[in-house]
Amino acid sequence: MARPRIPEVAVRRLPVYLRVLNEVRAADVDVVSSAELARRTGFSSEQIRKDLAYFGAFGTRGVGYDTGLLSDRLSQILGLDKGVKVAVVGAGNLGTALARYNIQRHPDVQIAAVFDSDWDKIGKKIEDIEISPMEDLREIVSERGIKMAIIAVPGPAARKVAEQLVDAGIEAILNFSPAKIDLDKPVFVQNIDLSIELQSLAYYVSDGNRRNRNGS
Amino acid sequence: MARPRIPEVAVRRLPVYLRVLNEVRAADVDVVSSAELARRTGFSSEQIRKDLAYFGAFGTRGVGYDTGLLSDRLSQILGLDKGVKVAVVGAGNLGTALARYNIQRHPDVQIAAVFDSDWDKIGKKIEDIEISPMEDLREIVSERGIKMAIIAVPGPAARKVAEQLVDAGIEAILNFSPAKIDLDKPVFVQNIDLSIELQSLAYYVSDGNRRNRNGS
DNA sequence: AATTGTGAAACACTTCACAGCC
DNA sequence: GGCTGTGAAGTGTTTCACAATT
Repeated sequence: MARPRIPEVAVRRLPVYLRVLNEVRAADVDVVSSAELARRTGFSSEQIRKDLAYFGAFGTRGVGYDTGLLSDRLSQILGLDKGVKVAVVGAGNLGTALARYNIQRHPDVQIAAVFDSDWDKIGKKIEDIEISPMEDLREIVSERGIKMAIIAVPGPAARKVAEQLVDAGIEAILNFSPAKIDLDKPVFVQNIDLSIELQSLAYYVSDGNRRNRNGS
Repeated sequence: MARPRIPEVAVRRLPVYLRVLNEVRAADVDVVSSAELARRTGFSSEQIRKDLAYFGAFGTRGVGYDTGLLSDRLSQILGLDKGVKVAVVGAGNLGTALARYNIQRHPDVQIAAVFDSDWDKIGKKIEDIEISPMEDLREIVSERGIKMAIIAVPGPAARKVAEQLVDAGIEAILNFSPAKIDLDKPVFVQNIDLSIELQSLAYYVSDGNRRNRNGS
């Protein structure tokens, strides 16, 4: 029982398992092996078994994993079973796209508020969510019990936004701004920097003389 | 000289160094130590030195790194010095946002084409780039010398799009669709799955009884 | 004196291989 | 017989610590 510390990489794979489990369940298959999950996720079966074992023994030896049971347990582990509310800060191109994108796809992670500092945008709607002013952030986050946030504002504004979010009770942030956010407050920050993704991708484009591609 | 194989994680840090170097350079500082880079990037100074050493000895002992020189070298290593062209496939919310986002920010990674399969969108413009039909993908990619692509289409369409891209000569893909893409062709794929990011983020939201947060 | 570049040690994560259980 | 759960081995990445260099 006394669990080992769980690698962040393992946590990041859980939603992938969850998605596949739900696909499998939708096909009325109620038991699945780690080998089958491996085939459908691209991860190795050992890794899947090890990841799941961090959280408990959910399988049956000789049989496999009950899809319904495992899917429910993973939802619980991730905290998705009760529904999670997210605030989006920044209603520019990216913030709007992220809000729309998620509203359409995931009822278990619900966009519960959108904020912007630009008064021209305030009061307008993204799907059916009204854009609120930053001044109301604390109140709305607290009132609606929002615990996660997406930062989609320009770099220079990001740090201040992060502070406001944490002060309002946000515990986990998905940061799309290029600014590194390290407050000495207890908040989990996951950074996704699109410029950096694109720039590092460029490394893998051959151009003849620049480099010797890894091993091959 | 005979270089060790370079970890992907190290490559992904290079653009961060590049950004900070350019900030430092903009402030007319022309030498910077690994300790200072560490302070400004959040990575450790040893890691920075090791990352840079994978590609050569760019520093001067007792002094530090010449900002201009190192910035130029990193641009070359990443292949950004000549400008890199990217195609965006999928002109929905996300594709449009990504195209706009990048056009505004990064002249060194240039959005050179946008594709969609919806004839209602074709011919319309995102900033000053016309949306082209999928049918023209191969020709345009080849003509304009585009080597990288962003996939921003729904999951089910992603695999076919990826195949078309690779056939057209694309060597590196940033995939925002939930589909895993593994063609047995020589292409580098970086996946960013926003649903998965949000769902795994939820794990780090405490809710009292669900779990014991890692070590602390 | 200061700071890089780098082997060696430590740590983290993945894969192997098989005992345990259905 | 088949498949999970898991210690042990292997691999990859980070940190340490210091010799080399200016």
